[in-house]
Order: sequence, then C-alpha cells, then structure tokens
Amino acid sequence: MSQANFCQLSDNNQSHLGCVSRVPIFNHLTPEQMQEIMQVVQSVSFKKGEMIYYAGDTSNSLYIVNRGQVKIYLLSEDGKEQIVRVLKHGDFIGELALFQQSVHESYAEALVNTQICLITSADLEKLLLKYPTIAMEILHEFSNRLADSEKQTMSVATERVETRLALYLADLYDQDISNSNMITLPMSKKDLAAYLGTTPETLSRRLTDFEAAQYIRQKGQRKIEILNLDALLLV
Amino acid sequence: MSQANFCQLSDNNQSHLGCVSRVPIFNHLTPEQMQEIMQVVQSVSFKKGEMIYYAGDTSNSLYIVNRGQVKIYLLSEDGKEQIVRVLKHGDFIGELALFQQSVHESYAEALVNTQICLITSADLEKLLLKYPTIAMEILHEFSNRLADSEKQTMSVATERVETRLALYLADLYDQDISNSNMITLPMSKKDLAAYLGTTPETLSRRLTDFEAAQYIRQKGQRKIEILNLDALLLV
DNA sequence: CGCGGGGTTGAACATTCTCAAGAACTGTGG
DNA sequence: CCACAGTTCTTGAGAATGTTCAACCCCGCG
Repeated sequence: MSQANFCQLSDNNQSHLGCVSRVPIFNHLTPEQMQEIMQVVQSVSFKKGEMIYYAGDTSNSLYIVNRGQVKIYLLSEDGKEQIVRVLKHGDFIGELALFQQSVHESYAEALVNTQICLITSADLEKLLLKYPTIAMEILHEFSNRLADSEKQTMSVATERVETRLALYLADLYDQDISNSNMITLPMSKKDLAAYLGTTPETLSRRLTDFEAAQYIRQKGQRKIEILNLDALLLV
Repeated sequence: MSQANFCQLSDNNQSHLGCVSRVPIFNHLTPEQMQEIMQVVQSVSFKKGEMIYYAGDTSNSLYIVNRGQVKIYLLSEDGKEQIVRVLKHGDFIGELALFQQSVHESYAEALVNTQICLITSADLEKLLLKYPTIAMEILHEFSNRLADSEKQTMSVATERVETRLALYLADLYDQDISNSNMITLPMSKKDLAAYLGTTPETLSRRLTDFEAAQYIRQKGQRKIEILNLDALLLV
C-alpha cells in the first residue's frame, strides 16, 4: 500500500456516504447505525495498476470497494497467475483479517482507478458483536462466494475452455443493463485468460472460432457483440 | 433422505453430546449454552453410499458431521462429478439453508456409515443472533474454506495432475497422527480422481510413476507408504 | 508517425482424456 | 480358509485438447 492516498473520513462527510450506505452488508441498517460505521471507516485511493496488497502482507482490515475494480489473484509455484475474483462496487475482501492469522494469501491489484474503504478488524469485530445482523449478511455473502468458487473449480476441472468462455460471455450478457447486444470485457484478455484458467493464446483462438461461427463479433479489444446467444450456450 | 434413520434427541442424552461439544463452532460455549443447542439438534444416520441430499433438494437445516465421512460434489453438464469437499467429524455444510433460497446446489453422499446432526435454519438463526460469537466462528470457518476452495481452483487450473497429486499426498502425510510413513486414502481412487479434477486412469498412471521413481509404495487399494517426501514435493 | 503492449497466428509439443481390455483387490458365502 | 463375484484399479494406444515459443499485427497513444 506504499503509494496509496490515505484519508480519514470526517464524521459528517456526506460525499463518502456511498462507501457505507450502498454496501449490501450494511444497507439494512438505520441511518444512525451507518453514521456509527462511518466513523471507523477510512478511505484509500489506488491508481490503475497499483497493488492494494501482496500475498504475505499482514493486514488487519476489511477492504470494501467503493469505486473501481480490483482483481484478486493467486500465483502458482511456477508464477502463473490465477484470478479468483474481480471485485466491483460493494464487494469486500480481507475477511481473514478478522481472525488470528492476518496474512494475505492472495494479491489484490486495482484494474482501474479505485477507491477502497477500510475497517480495521478490531472495529469490525465490535460492530459484528453489537449488530449480529451484519454478521448474518456477511455469512450470506460468504455462502454465495463459496458456491461460486466451488462452481469455478468444477468448471475449470471438467469443462473445456470453449464452454467456460461461452458461459462467461453469457453471464456478462445477462448482467448487462443496456439492452444492446454489445458487452464490454471488464479486464484485458490476458487477465480474462487467467480468470478462465487458460492462456491468452487459447482464449484468442476460441474467440476467433466463435466469430467464424457467427456467434459473436469482436469490436476493438474489449467490446464483443453477441450475435447468437443460444448457439453459444450449446457449445 | 428417504432411507434415513431419524431420532429426536432427548434433552439429557449424554451419548449424543459429541454432536455439539466437539464441533469447533460451538466449543467455546459454556455447558449451559451447549445444553440449549442440544435441545434443537436432531441426529440422523446414513449407511455407506446413501445420499444425504441431492442438488435441487430444498432444505432448511445445517448439517454437522458427527461420525463418518461425507463427500460433497457437483455434477457438470455432461455428468462428470467434481468433489469439492470431504467432510469429517465436526465439519458442517448446508449453510445456504440459512437464507432465503434453500435449494442445495451440491450432492452429499456418505462415504462410510455416518451420523449427522441437524439444526433447522430457524433455530440456527435464533442461536446466531443470541450468541454472535457462534456467527464469528462460522465466519472464521468460511474464510478458511473459501481460501481452500480458491487454492483448489488455482491448483486445478495451473498445476499438472502430477503436482496436485504430490501435494495431496503430502497433505495426507502431514495430517497423519501415527508416526508411520503409511497413509490411508480417505476415499476410493475413483473419488480421489474426481477430487483432484482428473480421471481414474490418469491418477493410476501418476501413482505408478511415483512408485517407479521410488517416491512411494502402494499396498492394497488405499494404503500408500511414503518413501521420499522431499522428492515428491519437487515434482 | 512511430512506439509499445496487448492481441493474434502458426507449428511443434506436452499433457490428459477416452475407450477398451485385462488384472488385482475386497469381501462374501460356502 | 478358500473360491468366487463384483467392483475397483491398471494398462495400452490413439485422439483430443491445450500449451509453448516465436513471429507478426494492430490498436491506442504520445
């Protein structure tokens, strides 16, 4: 966190309210309770490409993404990067910090300019014991994340790259709010390859295949038009 | 849970105390609190090979393994099984039941004769709100499980079967209490292959390779003597 | 307009999977 | 205690899938 731009939030700084109020695990709370939380929250900014933490770093904070995107990845013994999650607004990480051993096992890097909110484990623990419903919300979030992670394992272990990619594109398409058929990759194709558990070369080939089959059309480096979703899902 | 043998615990049934008292998430509680928990716990037995639940089943309970072993697995679209966890004494699953959508996403099968303790989500929720420290313990457990799952994803995506197998054997060796070099696989090789994200054929070949290299010696179907752990880890 | 990183393409290679057949083990019943 | 049956495991050969390395291209940007 060397080059990070720290700033302790002032108690009534409404401009940072989003940091707390729009986070799923807090948004069932009353305004008074949110005020209480805001008093223990710090805000930090990272530029695109900056590391938020490294594996092995000690930490005592929960990280909540307020603005931007963060990739969380592991490195295998021979240095290959495996992206395990991409955090967007409202997502959090660093929950291991809550407990005895607070050493990060993963790497976190800002994919774009990003603002992070921090709560120290001591403050968080107090909050959890005082408001058990927050703990329930976090449990809920964990359940989902665990299910996702296990599905990701299964997908990497049993499906071909082609299938994984098709499912990924379909997911992006479903999440897309605009009613166009154009989706935008949230990261570089190099990173996407790492996320899908393959190499940039293979990813490129499969996308080319899809394009040849008229399932998609690529526009620039991150834009993809979905031409035939059904066919994509039958891959 | 069709053929299961249900039995509501009587309040003072000491013979089932282990169901509660030796579970990590409860063992920081006072005896009185454990008594309270025991009153809402049910015990169910399953024979080897019986299904505990299927994906798609609705459920409203947390499952805690008291005796035996349970494999949790997912099925891919083409029917391939991916084992995501093997539960032993004290492990629990079914936490999604805590929340709105209580449909199992995985399959659970008893690997040996097994006794399970059940707590309904309504009872559990009451307990969690009353004793926030239990929620903290579950959060802790989730953190670890999530980290394990993400490591498993990375391992399957970036390491070769040879490496994954070597690490698995080393893990078993480390966990082993007896000071012998003999380890016992907790499941069939077919299941182990599914756990490691490969096929029985490939698993068999890699084990044969290790044996040829004098790293291990196989005895029967589930016993393996570790001859050279260091070499194994350099694979 | 040239530079640089990401992206693409090709060809050889490595790993793993599949299918099929045969061998070994386990536990069961005589 | 042995033999048998059923399963689990092993082995082989060929095919599919994905990786690696190297060269090239192209898009975006100063």
